[in-house]
Amino acid sequence: MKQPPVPVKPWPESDPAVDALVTEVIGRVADKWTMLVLEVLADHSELRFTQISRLVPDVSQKMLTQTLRQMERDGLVVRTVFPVVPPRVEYRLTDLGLSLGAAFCGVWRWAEENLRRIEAARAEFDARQKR
Amino acid sequence: MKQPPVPVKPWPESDPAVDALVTEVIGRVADKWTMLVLEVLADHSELRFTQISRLVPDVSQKMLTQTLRQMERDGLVVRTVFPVVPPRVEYRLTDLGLSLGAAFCGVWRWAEENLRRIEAARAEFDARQKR
DNA sequence: CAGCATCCCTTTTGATACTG
DNA sequence: CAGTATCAAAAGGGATGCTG
Repeated sequence: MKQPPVPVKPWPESDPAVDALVTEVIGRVADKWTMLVLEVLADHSELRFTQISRLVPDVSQKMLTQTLRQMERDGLVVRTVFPVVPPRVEYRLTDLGLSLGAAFCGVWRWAEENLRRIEAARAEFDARQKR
Repeated sequence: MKQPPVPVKPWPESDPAVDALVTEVIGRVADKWTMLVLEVLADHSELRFTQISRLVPDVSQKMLTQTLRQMERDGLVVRTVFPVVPPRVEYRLTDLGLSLGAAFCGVWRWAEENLRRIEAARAEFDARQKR
């Protein structure tokens, strides 16, 4: 049984150049803060800076700024500055960002569904290490 | 239009304790090397240490070891040591790991499909920064 | 409010050498 | 082969002060 029952990768990508690019993109997008920011923006449609910082636990303003800039650069997010005082800046997902959110949907569901299994696996692993 | 056309998060999780755990799990799993190792293991069913290091570009042996240990601890991977010399160690996904691979499938497809869009967005962003 | 800049410390990562 | 150990470099992250 060489092949898993469900194909986990849609098509076996063989072009090394494309593969390298995909790897690079995955490396960028598969980031803790990126995913968490993506999640809250996917849920709320548009948010201000401080709202995001409240919704994403433990993110520093430095990392949040950095993450949002990166996402903006990658075309995942649009940043709208309202010329008012005090300043008002809103973030919302682009279509591209929305599609990434949809792609990550399965991962969030997986995480929720398998919390217990993971905790159990860790406990067992740690117990085995002690012996 | 508050809600995006496609629900990106399956159900609006409100329990703060569960949410924190999900966040923690996402933070662990949404890791560059974890995703890349997951991908090659999903493709090959079982692999030896050096095979993985060849298939995952630019991973150091230290990071690979660390990632594999983490994945083993989380119950995503089984590590089989054959008591021969030279040593032979094989890695394969568990059912849990396989299900995570299936969940990530959409992300890989997304990355492949949107390479160009991301590159274009970056180019445009960088050009705008210069002005 | 939404940041950028700076300083400073901690964590992560990478390169190298060594071992059962 | 499949690691572990070690050290140096880089990235991450907090705190504070300052702007438009």
